[in-house]
Parts: sequence; structure tokens; C-alpha cells
Amino acid sequence: MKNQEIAKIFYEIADFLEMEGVQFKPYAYQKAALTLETLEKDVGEIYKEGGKEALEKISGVGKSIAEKIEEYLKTGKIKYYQGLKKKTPVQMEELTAVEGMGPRKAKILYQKLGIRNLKDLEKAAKTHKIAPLFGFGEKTEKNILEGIAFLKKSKGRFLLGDILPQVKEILEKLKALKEVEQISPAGSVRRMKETIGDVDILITTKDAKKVMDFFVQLPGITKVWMKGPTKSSVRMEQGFDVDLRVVKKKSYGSALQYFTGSKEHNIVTRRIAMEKGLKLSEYGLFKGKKMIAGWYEAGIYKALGLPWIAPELRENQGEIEAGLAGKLPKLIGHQDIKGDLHCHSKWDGGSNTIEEIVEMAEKMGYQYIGIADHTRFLRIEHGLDEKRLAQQRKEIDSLNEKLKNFQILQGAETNILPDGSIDIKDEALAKLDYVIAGVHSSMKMEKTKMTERIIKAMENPHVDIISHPTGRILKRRDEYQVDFDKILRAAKETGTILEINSFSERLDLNDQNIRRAKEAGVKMVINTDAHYKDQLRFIELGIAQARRGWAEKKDIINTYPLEKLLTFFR
DNA sequence: GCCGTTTTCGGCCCGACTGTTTTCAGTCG
Repeated sequence: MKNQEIAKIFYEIADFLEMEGVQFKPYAYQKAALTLETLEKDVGEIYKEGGKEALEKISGVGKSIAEKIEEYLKTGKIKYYQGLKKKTPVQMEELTAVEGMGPRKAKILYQKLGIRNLKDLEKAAKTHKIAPLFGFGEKTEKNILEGIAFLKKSKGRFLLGDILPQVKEILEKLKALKEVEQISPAGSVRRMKETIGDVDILITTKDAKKVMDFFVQLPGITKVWMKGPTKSSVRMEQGFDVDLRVVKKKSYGSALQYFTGSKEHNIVTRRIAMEKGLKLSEYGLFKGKKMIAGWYEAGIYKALGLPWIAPELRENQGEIEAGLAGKLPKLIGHQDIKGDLHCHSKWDGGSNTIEEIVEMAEKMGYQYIGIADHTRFLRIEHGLDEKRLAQQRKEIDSLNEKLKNFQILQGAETNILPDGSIDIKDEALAKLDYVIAGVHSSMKMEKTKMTERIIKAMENPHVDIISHPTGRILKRRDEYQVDFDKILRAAKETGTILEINSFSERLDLNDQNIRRAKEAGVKMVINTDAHYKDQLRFIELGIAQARRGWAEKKDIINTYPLEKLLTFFR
């Protein structure tokens, strides 16, 4: 699937154009990239079926961009892009990944100091070459160094949401081989950790050579690190590595247990085995030389006196103790979700009409969908004011009349202004089915003030949900300063729901905070924050995060059937 | 470069914030 590759190039083209001060075009490329990135269907497939005309039907793709997609599909490159790169040979993606660095600064730094990549940038900042430049200064230089330090901290790890589609594709292809008997991802992918170092896949087969031959020639592989009968390792185009291991059938369960980890979890399972006079390894659970468990994973746990533990819980955060005591949570699952309460529609610049979103939601088996567009303060997101909210209400009401066994709810993602007030008048809030409020500005506020700000919003009787409560962006910025215990107390007192945002770089609340919320008796909602209908599928990531936070069905309000949910909001 | 309930050309990408300035440019959401 070439969608991600092409999207990445378009983002870079946008940056190059922005660097040159071109107007509007960068926006067009970004928009096309965003659509491509979240497109369910392979553009190669679309092109094969309907040619260039079909490409032009993709939202944000016109004649010129369709030609570039075609060129890439045919030749594997885009001349226009290469020309831009040649003109200014900088590692744009690398440089703009630094918080506070954009294309314009990159251009100046290239022209004045010849900075082409992150390494050059760090060197220049450390030797104080940047501060004296016109338009730069001490603080900018310091911020650049801090930005680089943050990047390094998360370096080498990939967002689960970014690599999961590719991993699934590899799994499907391997599964389709008749030589493959059993197959499963292991490691942090199986534990659905928010970031992944590399991908492990385990299989059993009678013909390892054939499977390995097939594996190392899969599309999207740029390098084969090693290829052997029991382990092969490759590097994918996106930069992450995939290891494929062939294990013996009788050891499949123990290998799966071993390679799923986490390391900390396994230390404890091995210790329990030792205490029982047993030995646990990737090859099996042994009593002396006799193997007593190993062909299936649950058998290992059973022999250790434990119920099977869901991979999402295996972090040695009390799951083993809970297992021994028979107190493991009954984790929330995909089938429990009845709807999504945070979707953006065309009304605020999202790419789909409410009708299109509804169609997708019905396809996903939902009973309801909540449209929660941005409100007035966020002008860039075409935030809705009171008047447009009222207009939208009319559209939703008339759509609802036509729908059977499905309902659209009107919410809004309002903004918590720096003083804690909401950017929409109370009278208008009262007319919505529910209200989400989130911080979208002044994120560097001091801790006490930020905490008070959010609590004030929760105290507004119309506010039901706080979106992405800590504001962190994975690999980019930390959460804002906030006293989470105080937030939890206020949420409990005011009956405010905290959101688990499913966007791969947000996943906010994180696993730890979900667990704290659950323990504090605070209800949560798993939302996607979809700006494109295909992004409704991100719910998978939010559910995984909720499971990592030990959340059960009863902790999550969008497991409620429609009537119960409406009563709850009322 | 894309798009169309403002519809085939003219509008889109606004406003806060930061860090640099002395009136503003760049970045971010």
C-alpha cells in the first residue's frame, strides 16, 4: 500500500513550498496528504480500477496531484518533488520535527549556516552559531536544543497507529500461505503499546525455508538483516524492523508468552515457575527434563496457577497478583462500543458530511454517532458559532427523521479559554445533546492555573466531557502541567467524563491515567476525534489503550445503549 | 492546487503566542 509513502512526500512538498513562501499550494498538498493517509483503500488499487479520473475523485486531489500520484505509482518517484529537494537539499522532515522549527527557519539556517539535517542543527545550536542570527536569539537556540533532546528521547520508536496497518498486511500475507500453520504477532505490538520499537511475529510451519523465502521478498522491505531457518529480520520502508521467528509447534505457546513480554512481566512468571520447582523458557515449562506445558499459551499460565492474562495487561503492574487472587478485570472489548462521540464533520472543515459519517458508523455496527465540531475560538478549524450550531441542529434533526435504529447526537468540541470559561454561550450549550470541552490554546500555563482552568470548565453544568485531558502529543510534546489528582476529584464531583482520545499520537488519557480514573470512580469515553470518516477505525487504538488501563465496560459510557446514554446526559 | 448551497474564478490560511523585534515573522493548533 503506497498511501503512506505518497502522503509523506506530499507533506514534504508542502513544507518546501511553504519555505519558498508560496501561498495556498502548501495547504492543498497537506490536505491531499491527510486524505491519502487515512484512506481505507490503496491508491494503487483505485488507480488500477478507475485510472486518473478515479484518483481525482479523492477529496483534495485534483488534476495536478492525481498526475503526481500516477507518476509515483508508475515510476516510484515524483520529479517535481525531486526538483524541490535538489534546489534546497535539506532533510525537511527531520528538521521540522523539532518543535518550533518550521520551513522558513530551516531555509534561513540552510542559507546562513548550511544546516541540512538534525546533526548540523544540533552542532550549530551547541556552538552558539544560531543565536546571533537575525531573527533568532538565545531562547530560540535553547528551544531548538530542547526540541532535539525530546526527539532523541523518543527516537527509534514508532507510533502503534502508524505501523499497525503495515503489520496487519504482513500478517495477512503470511496467513495466506498454506505452509503457515499458526501465526501471531508478539512483543509490544501484541501488547498494543502506544509506541513500538520493532515488530515480532511468530509462526509454526513444516516448511520454514519456503516461508522465509516468501517473507524476505515482501513488498515494502528495504533491507534484509538476516535470513535463516528460525529467524529472519528485515527493515521496512517506514524505518522499523520486523523479525519473523519460526518456533516448534510444541513450544508455540511458551514462545508466544516469552516473546510477548513485557520483560518485567516475564521476570515474575519465571519466578513463580521457580517457586514451584519448574523452569519456564521460550521452549516450554519444564519439571526437570519433562515438559509440562508449552503448546498453547493459556496452558503455561494455568500450570502456574494463573488465568490467562490479556497481553495488554502484561506490564507487571499488578496483573499477576490480581490473577492469583482471581481479580483480573473483565476488559472492555470492541464489541462493547455502541458509538463514537467525537467526530468532526464538514461543518468545521472536516472532510465528510454528516451523512457520510453516519454511513460509516452504521457500517461499524454503531447505534449512534456524536458530531462534535470545533467551536468559534478555533478559527482555523472553522469553529462553529452559536448561529451555525443552530443551523447544524436543524440538519441533524432532519437527518434523524430519516434514520432507523440509529441516531445522530449533536455535541460540540468547545474550547476552554485561559480563564476557564467556554467559548460558546450557555443558552447555546443547553441546546446541544452533550458538550465536550478541551484546551486548545495557552498550553504552557503554570500548573495551578491550568488545573483551576480545567476544573472551572468541569464545573460548568453544560460541560459533559473533557477531551484529550492532558494534551500530550507522542514524540512531540509532553502533557501540559496539570494536577491530575485534583482533576479526578473534580470530575468525580461534577460527574464529568474524561476522554480517551484514540488518535495515535494522542492516546490521551494514557494507560496509567485511565487506571487512576477507574480507581477514582470517574467515567470515561473512548472517542476517535475523527476528522475523516475512515478515522473512525482509530477506535481500535483507543480500546487497546483503555484495556491497557484495565478499563471495563462499565467504566466507559459509549458502551451504553442509546437510551441509557441519553438519560445519562440529561 | 483544489473547490463549488459564495459554483469555473476567486477564495482559501485565522489568531494566539513566542521571541524577536520597535512593528513583525514564524510556528502551531
